[in-house]
Amino acid sequence: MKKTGKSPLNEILREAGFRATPGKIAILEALFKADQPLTIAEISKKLKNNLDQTTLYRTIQSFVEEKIARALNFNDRSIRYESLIDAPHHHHVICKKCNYVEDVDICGANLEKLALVKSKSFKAIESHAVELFGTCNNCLKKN
Amino acid sequence: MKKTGKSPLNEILREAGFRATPGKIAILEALFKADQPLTIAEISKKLKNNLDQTTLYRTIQSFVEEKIARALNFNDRSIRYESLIDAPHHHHVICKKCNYVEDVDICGANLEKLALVKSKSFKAIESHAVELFGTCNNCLKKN
DNA sequence: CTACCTGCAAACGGTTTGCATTGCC
DNA sequence: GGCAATGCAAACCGTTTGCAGGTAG
Repeated sequence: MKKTGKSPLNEILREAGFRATPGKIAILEALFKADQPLTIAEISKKLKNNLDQTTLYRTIQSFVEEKIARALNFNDRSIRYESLIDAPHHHHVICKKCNYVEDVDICGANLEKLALVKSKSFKAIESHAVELFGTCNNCLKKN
Repeated sequence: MKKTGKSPLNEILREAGFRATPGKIAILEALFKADQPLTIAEISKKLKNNLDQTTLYRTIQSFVEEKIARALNFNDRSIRYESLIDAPHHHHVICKKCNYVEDVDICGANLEKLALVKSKSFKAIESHAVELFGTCNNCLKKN
């Protein structure tokens, strides 16, 4: 699924099989502009609660299905979503104190090969997720 | 039947500050014997639903707090728990079809160093999680 | 014009809380 | 005997479903 770096959001929506409604554009824009993955509640807040919760849930779900967004969770209960538009493969560093998330351009692909050697039950490994946990500089200062 | 490298389960419970009640022993045993991380529902089933759900939730939570178990989630909605007793550092390969989980003895620690170089907002990274996704040999056969 | 999208209300299900009772140490 | 642990019932809250009306293409 390739996206040019320049298609406006409504075009991206149509390519993904959606109608470019104000609601869908607003949600996609919120995800796209966000500097880190957002929860449903955070998206809702960014849209000033102008959008019905139901619509939000349904839209996000359809975005994930059509792979213009993806769901993430960092070992807490909340699910976060990030835009996949113009998003190269990357992983995340998460602050244990404040939950700040930074994208990092590192890749654990060689771990896939390593795991194939060690694994008894898998001869096919197709993808991987890596999350790193630490304390962000802001929180380090506060202590 | 697995054996702990040191104390029996009731001793481990007491060391962690708990009373060695039948319920707690049963839950810890279920986690310890399981060959893969379990959801609350799966634990409940293994205990033949003899244990109140409330107790189960509260107990698991206390286990996680006292670090004799840990919570995991593999990008779906369900949270899974695994025993930390005699558990060396490891990661997981998850089958995308059937959710089978295998532990793999690989480590992404060097990714932490790599991320420290690339990151703008972190000078401290303390831990990491790696999940690999593939198709298990059983599911490969079925196709 | 029609199929998709939206909003409202209600249902749903996993999880949590309050409280009285039980039982480990 | 004291305090943690348990079970039950009810509350809680994020999420989903059904349906009627609205809107993009």
